[in-house]
Amino acid sequence: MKEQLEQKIWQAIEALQQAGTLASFVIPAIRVERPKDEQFGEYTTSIALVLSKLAGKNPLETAEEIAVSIKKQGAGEEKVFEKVEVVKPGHINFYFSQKTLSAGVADILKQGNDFGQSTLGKGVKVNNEFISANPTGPLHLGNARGGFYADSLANILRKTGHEVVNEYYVNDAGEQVIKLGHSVLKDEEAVYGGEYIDELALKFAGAGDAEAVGKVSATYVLDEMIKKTLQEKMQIVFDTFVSERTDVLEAGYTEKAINLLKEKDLTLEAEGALWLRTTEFGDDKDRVLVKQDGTKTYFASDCGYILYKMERGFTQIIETWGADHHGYITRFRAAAQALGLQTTPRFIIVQLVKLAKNGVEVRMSKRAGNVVTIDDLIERVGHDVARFFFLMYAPETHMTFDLGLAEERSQKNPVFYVQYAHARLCSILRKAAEENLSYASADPVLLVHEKERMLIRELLFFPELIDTMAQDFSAHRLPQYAMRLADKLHSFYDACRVIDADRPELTSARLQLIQATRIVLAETLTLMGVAAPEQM
RNA sequence: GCGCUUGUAGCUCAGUGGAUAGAGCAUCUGGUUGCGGUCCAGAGGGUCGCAGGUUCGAUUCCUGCCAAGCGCACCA
Repeated sequence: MKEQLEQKIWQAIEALQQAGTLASFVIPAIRVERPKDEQFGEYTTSIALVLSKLAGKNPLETAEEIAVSIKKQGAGEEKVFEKVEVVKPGHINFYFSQKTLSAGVADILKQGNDFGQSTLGKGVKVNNEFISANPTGPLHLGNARGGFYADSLANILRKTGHEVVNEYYVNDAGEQVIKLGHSVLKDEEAVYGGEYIDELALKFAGAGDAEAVGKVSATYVLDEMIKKTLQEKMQIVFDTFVSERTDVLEAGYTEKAINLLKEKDLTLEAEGALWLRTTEFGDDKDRVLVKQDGTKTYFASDCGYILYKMERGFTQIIETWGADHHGYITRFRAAAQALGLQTTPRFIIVQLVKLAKNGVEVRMSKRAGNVVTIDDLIERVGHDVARFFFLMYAPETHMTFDLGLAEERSQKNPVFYVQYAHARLCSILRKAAEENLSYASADPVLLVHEKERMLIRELLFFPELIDTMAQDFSAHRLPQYAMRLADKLHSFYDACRVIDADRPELTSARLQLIQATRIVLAETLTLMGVAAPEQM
């Protein structure tokens, strides 16, 4: 609807130019937006202000001319907008017609859960790599934030027609596995500590040397700790776990990548090591692929891993990394470019998470009994709350997780506020069913109350929201939308009685609205990975 | 020292080259014992870190500075 409007405005300006009303100039990009304030209608554009200089006349006049031209265009056909209004400095505001609103409700009922789907990502094969924490210990809160965010993003991308592979890269080949072995053996080279190390020691301390112990421990950590947390606690489904050791190194990808880079003459030998000339791609120094002692670096593995991604035919690569790894981006990009990756990888850098309760930072310490792991946090606040909270904020903010609010089991907690709205919708529909009220053939044109209008227009913005999120990876808009939708619903509910025996036709129309709202709210929650309860 | 990220209401955070900068929590007021009141309506609260610049217009873009977080390995 937004694109169509932008198109219309463009045509209107062009028509004015042809008529000689406006000077001829190259028409700039037209941006239609949702106004800040509801009183300004459903859409607004400040194009007349932008044009005032090009057109050489005052913006208000230009706006008026554009508005008239648009109205002329729409003459005869069924009107999408009942009002096109020009205001103060030169804004043009558009208001949905009743027909648009009621047709929208009917459309939602017809499409059901498919409402909001698009073909934006048709033919795009996405490699969505996230978490990828080393198999040396349990997942922590930073992993939770990135994990939930990327998982929801995958849902959004799928809804917009992308083919998405959720991928976890397991660094099971490097030094850290041996360090884990030492830690389990509790010798002088131990680096990791904590309860889980004691648990591993009981099981594997007798498995051999540090390397052997490390190997079995890492396997156990991945299979029994990380994967269990992912599946049972976080409810994240990974399509594939790529092992650095078996899928990349042993499968020969690292070797292949190194050879390819040599062929391309992008490497150099110096100080007894083999380097990739990443400086050619914007890095401030070259990076080592093969060390003096002949072993390959982690960076070499990554080159192999990138090659492995390339061979699987992905046309878009998304990397969700913790902020503590952001320094590695330049190198990763350089490697991708050097290897000839067609698409530019997109990075979502997730800042670390702080915990606070009642405004006081909670220092994460196991001794104090504070939460540290994802398992702990989810046990404490529940899966839905954890997801909602981590999803609520843009990844680049240095967020503070509000434990006090998260633990609150009331309407103060936005998660319950939203879920309650869904339960309430279901409750009304249950009651309608009990009373054998059929609303299949109702006429949504009867929905003329101001609160109804506010609710419907919110529903109709859903498809645009989905596309926007898919384009700029802003999954954090999902919880915000859910809160706003719940808000509009409650407000409507308070003002309008749905089931009213004296007005059967209005009842039917409102039941349709209830059903439409339930569909959109449930879909929003589903995209977030949060439960949409029928009762609470 | 260099790099990345952040700085918006008391707190946690949205948002934007244009119309009076928004939400949740907290505070205060009013409504509502009703299709589930886990509700609704409203109020107060802001120099959008600071200083310049670009622009008809900057909280938004650019530069500098200040503050916070995180990085700066032939570790992974």
